[in-house]
Amino acid sequence: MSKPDLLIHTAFELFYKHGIHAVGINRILSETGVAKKTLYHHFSSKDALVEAVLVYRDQIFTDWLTSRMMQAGEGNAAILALFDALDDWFHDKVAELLPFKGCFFVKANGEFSDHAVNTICQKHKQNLTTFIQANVPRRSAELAQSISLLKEGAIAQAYVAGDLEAAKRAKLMAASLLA
Amino acid sequence: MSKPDLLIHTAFELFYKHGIHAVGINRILSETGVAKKTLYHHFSSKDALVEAVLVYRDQIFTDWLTSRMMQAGEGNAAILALFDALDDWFHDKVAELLPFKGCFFVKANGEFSDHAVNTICQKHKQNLTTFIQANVPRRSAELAQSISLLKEGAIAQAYVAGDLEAAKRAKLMAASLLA
DNA sequence: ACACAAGTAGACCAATCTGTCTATTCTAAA
DNA sequence: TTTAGAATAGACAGATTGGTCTACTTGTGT
Repeated sequence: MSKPDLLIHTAFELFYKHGIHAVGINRILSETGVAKKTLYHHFSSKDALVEAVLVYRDQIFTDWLTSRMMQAGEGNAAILALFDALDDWFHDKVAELLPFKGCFFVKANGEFSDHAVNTICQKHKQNLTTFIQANVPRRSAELAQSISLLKEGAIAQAYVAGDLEAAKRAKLMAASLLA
Repeated sequence: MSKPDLLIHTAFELFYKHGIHAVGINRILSETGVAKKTLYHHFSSKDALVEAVLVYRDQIFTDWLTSRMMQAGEGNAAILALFDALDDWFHDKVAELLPFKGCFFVKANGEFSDHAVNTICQKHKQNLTTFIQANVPRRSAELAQSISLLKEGAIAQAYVAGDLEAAKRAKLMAASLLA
């Protein structure tokens, strides 16, 4: 793995677990064994690394979720598959997403205000809602927002309250919404 | 206002807006005009202050939400009132909660792991779910979890995606759930 | 063989972090 | 009026922060 990739990968693990402000550059360096000069050769600042980590996670997560949805077909089947995918995630059955610790974008967004991070997080959510919209009856924007709401609710409920069955509940509500 | 209350109140404002790790003790001190010695006279550490802030917000928020619910009656009426209350919150019509910036407990929880903060946040959510359960048909725990999920989803969606009408959507889904 | 980019270790910097401490003043109750 | 607790300003300590820099060693493509 190239040094930049290694830094991004390790930084994500640490940020996801402990929070972004709680993890210093020196910790990322010592965990990776990479020299400080090398980090600043590839990233102009910690902020730049943070943004690269968000882009990295966005790609991994979006690719995983959309492929799980498309794999199940189109339309309602894809929407229902979304919640099956979440259920697998909550129960740590998705190796590529790492052990479930909530939504990285929600967490990252909460640590900043009026910052590039907020824009990236908002865009990530918007992209997913757009993808959902393409699979919803009448391509209704309203319906897509409601499905997104159920998705966010399931993630938050699973993480903060420890309700690992939240995705199953959300799926039932989604099904009744689509009917 | 007593010094401890002033510290807690100001710390909450700063933590809520910028995140907990992003706000240092010195900033809280300079914004309040309180001396450092005084802070450490009342709170043994920053962690102790953080916990006091969480307890403070828990009280404000829970009192507000439960009174809004009870004010509307009992049972289904109370549940529907919950979403009306959220709608007011999102649109900054509730002065005592300060300008809406998402759920403080979700944000705080995301900044720590294996920490007293996580326990407090989880307990806060549990207490609200218990209150919801008392107003749900058959006092069903399942149903209460689903309502909580809708509540969390609405807050996350309103904050991260900027969908200020999320509470209205959640209310519709809740109504169909209660029918 | 040569050149150039990518890597190394780690000293160093200024700023900031939490937390301690001294020395002094204010305030309210006994 | 005395006395104790709560408050003040701010110097100080030690650790850590993000970031720079020098001097040196790799590895790769031409």
